[in-house]
Amino acid sequence: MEKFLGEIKKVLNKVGVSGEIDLTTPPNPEMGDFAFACFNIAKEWKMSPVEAAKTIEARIKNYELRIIDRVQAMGPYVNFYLKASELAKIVLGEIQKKGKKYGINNSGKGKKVLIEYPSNNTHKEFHIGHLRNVCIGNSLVQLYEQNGYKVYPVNYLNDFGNHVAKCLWGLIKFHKDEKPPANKQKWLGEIYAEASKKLTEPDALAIKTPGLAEQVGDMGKAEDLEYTVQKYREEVAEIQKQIESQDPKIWKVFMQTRQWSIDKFEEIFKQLGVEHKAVFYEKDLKDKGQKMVDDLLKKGIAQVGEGGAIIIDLSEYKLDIALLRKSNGAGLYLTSDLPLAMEKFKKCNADESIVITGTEQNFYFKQLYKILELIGFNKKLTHIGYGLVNLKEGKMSSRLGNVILYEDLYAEVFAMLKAESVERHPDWSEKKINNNVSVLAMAALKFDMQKHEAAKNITFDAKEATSFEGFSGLYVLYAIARINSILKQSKKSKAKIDYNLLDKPEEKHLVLFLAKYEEVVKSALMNYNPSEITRYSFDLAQSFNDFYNKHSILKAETESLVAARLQLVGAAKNVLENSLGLLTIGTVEEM
RNA sequence: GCCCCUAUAGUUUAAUGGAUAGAAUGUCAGGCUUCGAACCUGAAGAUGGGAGUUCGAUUCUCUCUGGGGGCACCA
Repeated sequence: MEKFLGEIKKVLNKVGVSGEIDLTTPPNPEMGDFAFACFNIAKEWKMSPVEAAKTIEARIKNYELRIIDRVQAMGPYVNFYLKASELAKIVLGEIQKKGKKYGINNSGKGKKVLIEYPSNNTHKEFHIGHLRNVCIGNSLVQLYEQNGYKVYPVNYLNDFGNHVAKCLWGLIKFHKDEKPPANKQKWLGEIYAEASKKLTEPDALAIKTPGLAEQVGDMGKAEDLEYTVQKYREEVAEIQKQIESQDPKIWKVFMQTRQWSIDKFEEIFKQLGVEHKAVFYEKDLKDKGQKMVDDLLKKGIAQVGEGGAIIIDLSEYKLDIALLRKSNGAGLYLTSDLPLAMEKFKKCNADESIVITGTEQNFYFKQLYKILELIGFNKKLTHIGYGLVNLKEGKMSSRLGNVILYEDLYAEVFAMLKAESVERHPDWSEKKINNNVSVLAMAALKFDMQKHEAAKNITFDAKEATSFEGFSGLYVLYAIARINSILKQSKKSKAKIDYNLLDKPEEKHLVLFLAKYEEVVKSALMNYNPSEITRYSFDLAQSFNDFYNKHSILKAETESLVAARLQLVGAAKNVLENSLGLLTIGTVEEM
């Protein structure tokens, strides 16, 4: 693609256009492949944009042009039409030569980057919001890695916070004698949700429980309720203290439940294709963090605030006040995040550290990075916030009991696709169906999670995510399966490819699209936005389907045309697979 | 109350300040004796209100309205 743009820019330079040249794509292919807008040059030349366009057109006619078929002024634009044969020859040749490496570059050679994700909590559920985090993280890892960076994917498990104390409190108080079910991690998540509910404000409780609604009006009863919540909270605080001091009363059950969570997460990560180079645990960082807080206090960067809590005043940077330590001495997220930043670089020496979390933590990360800056930590730190996964009914909330767990969604999608597959392929073995469907289900989910810009909230619609028509991973996989089928039925031809034969509009459009891939990869990396790849792979599949429906490949008029078209669809398959590869989506031979 | 993000067809969404605002889905009308119909073709359908900057604004600025998030003992 750069080759063509460079060629056009060179020509424009020759006819007197200097400086930065921006080329755009005309709104429709009949108007050319690339366009140069003449508004700025017109000002420079002191004529109207229409006149400038005409002048450029007239001047270009004097030059010999290699890849440009013709040039035409249209209003204030100069439109360039590329030679379809030259285009096809260069693009398809390059794809054939580079194969799996087509589209990527070496921009990251020698550079190292840490990517931390999904940094979830033990003792909690793994829901589809976490799934989105993993999908975005996976794709960023691929984007960096394939472009030559040395990548260290790492995880930070929050196994030591207040949520653990809540969960263990719920476990001990209400489920002590129960036998854990098979899915222990999910069970802990449920207990955590239940415990959170019991610890909420009394009026919130009353709204949830109709029977209590009347009691709120009764002052005496409401006070009782408040007393209970107060008592519950004290018990949780006590448990948290026990955990932090490694009290043998709680340590065994803490370590055991923690391990249940970790085991399950690892199972999920394996299924999703996540490979962490290192995992950090809050448990191991808390003490270091507390020492850092002491140090900050000594240096006068931090201060003692209300009730004896340790704070740091960032209001001169418009970042309010950050809390480093609770008044009862217990740590918070921030307490452990300070040493985490350093430990990460100690373990994996990198030039940049990227952390992926929900956008609700944007402000928190600004505070964290400012504090690290104040203590002289000068590594490049980047926070990528991804939008919430909401449901059609509203926000996911464990308290309201409308959280969609990743495992449940996967099972549902798998079952649906399996039913469809069995119907389509009655001759396939159970094993073949299962293998195939597991790839399809993963493709559908990963694609769906990356359809929209990472920073934007998405509304998850189970019906749409499981319909698999249109803008979906299965659409792309289906295009690939079609190409596979064609390639399988084709005969090997030794004829030299005649690129002049690929002159139909759909063919040229497809080739142009294939050429665009390099730009898309670059842009997705620059914007930390895998959804650009997702959209591209769909558009490319669509471009192929359009061509496929209008022109026959195996039954084309001549043998050399068959060969040329096979080359074209082979290239399309190659690029489709490459783009899905960046999204860590696998493909199937047939479906 | 203060701060940040956001507003595009019925719905989910795309568009470095540039040409006729691009898709998907849903609706309606069509297409398999033809390389795989999980596909394709066609139709109707959108920039929240107001002001400003500009030759030109979905894009930049201000304002109003609506939505989301954050703001010291949550993570």
